[in-house]
Amino acid sequence: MDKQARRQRWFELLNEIGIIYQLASTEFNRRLPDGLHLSHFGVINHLCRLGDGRTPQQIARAFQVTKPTMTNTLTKLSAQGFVEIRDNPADGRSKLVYLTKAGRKFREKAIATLDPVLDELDRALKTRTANEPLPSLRALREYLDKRRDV
Amino acid sequence: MDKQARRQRWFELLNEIGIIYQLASTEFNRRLPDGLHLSHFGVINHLCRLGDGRTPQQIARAFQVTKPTMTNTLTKLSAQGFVEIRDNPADGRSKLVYLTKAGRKFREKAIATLDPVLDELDRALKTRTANEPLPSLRALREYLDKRRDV
DNA sequence: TCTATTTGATTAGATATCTAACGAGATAGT
DNA sequence: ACTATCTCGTTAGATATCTAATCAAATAGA
Repeated sequence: MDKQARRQRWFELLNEIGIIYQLASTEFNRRLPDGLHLSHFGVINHLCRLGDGRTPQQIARAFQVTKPTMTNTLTKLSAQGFVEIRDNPADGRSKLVYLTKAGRKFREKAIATLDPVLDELDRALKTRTANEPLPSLRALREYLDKRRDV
Repeated sequence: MDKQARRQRWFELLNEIGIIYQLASTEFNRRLPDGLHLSHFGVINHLCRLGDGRTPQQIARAFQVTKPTMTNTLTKLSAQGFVEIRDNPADGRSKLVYLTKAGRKFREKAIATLDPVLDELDRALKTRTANEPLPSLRALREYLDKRRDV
């Protein structure tokens, strides 16, 4: 395979990824309760799985979005009563984000609406379809992640 | 593997895809000339590879975005002189989108700035990383695509 | 033929995201 | 101890996207 063909392969890979992202996120957004977006679920899910009490900056970095974007997302989540934003006792500039009971309940509900889609995928496609790409995609993600810090 | 574990796998797959999309599109957007977005490049590239003279609706469907979104994108591209939007002689409601010379030139330039990233990926990661996931991702994309029309 | 429905593009208004710039607090160098 | 620089969150303004509604043209049914 020559240089041009290899470029073509990588482009195709990223292209497929873009299309799948577009289709899947549209579907997920449609299923989330009114006014709530995948980005909101993402933050709640993140805090629930990895533990809350993190700073907005840390969360922004985890999702690779800018600080103002995370300010916006957290403001919405706070207005909905899904998170509580407290001052960081260790640093006067900073805040700490905590999940509320309502926030955890929202996550459970959201997952309950997403599970049917995952089950459907599992019924429609071979399990191999889920397993096979994972190692490569992880490697790619890790590389892009590291690369960004440079 | 039980039901819950399989769900977990599918979720993880979509999660990796989301993160990679986020990282890659940010990188691509940064490299595109001022004021131009991946969505703009996408449309130009689409018209160049598959032929121009398509309707806005057709293009919108190809990218799975809404009609107003495509109206917006095409208006920007037209203002930049990258496409020409003519009336559709076969249907008075419709338009046809054509590439201009400047549009094709923009595509070449954009590709020239993206190629180094693809080359870098190819150097940093094994070729298998690009090839291995493709068949599964294509299957997944095709399924989601078909599913949407329902 | 005439009317009702469907379809293509647009407009209007909302929201999520971005970059640039700011103010307050932390940190480092002298 | 003081000042300069850096870091954190936010504000301001721009843009890309979405949904809902509108208008015009095409199509189907009586």
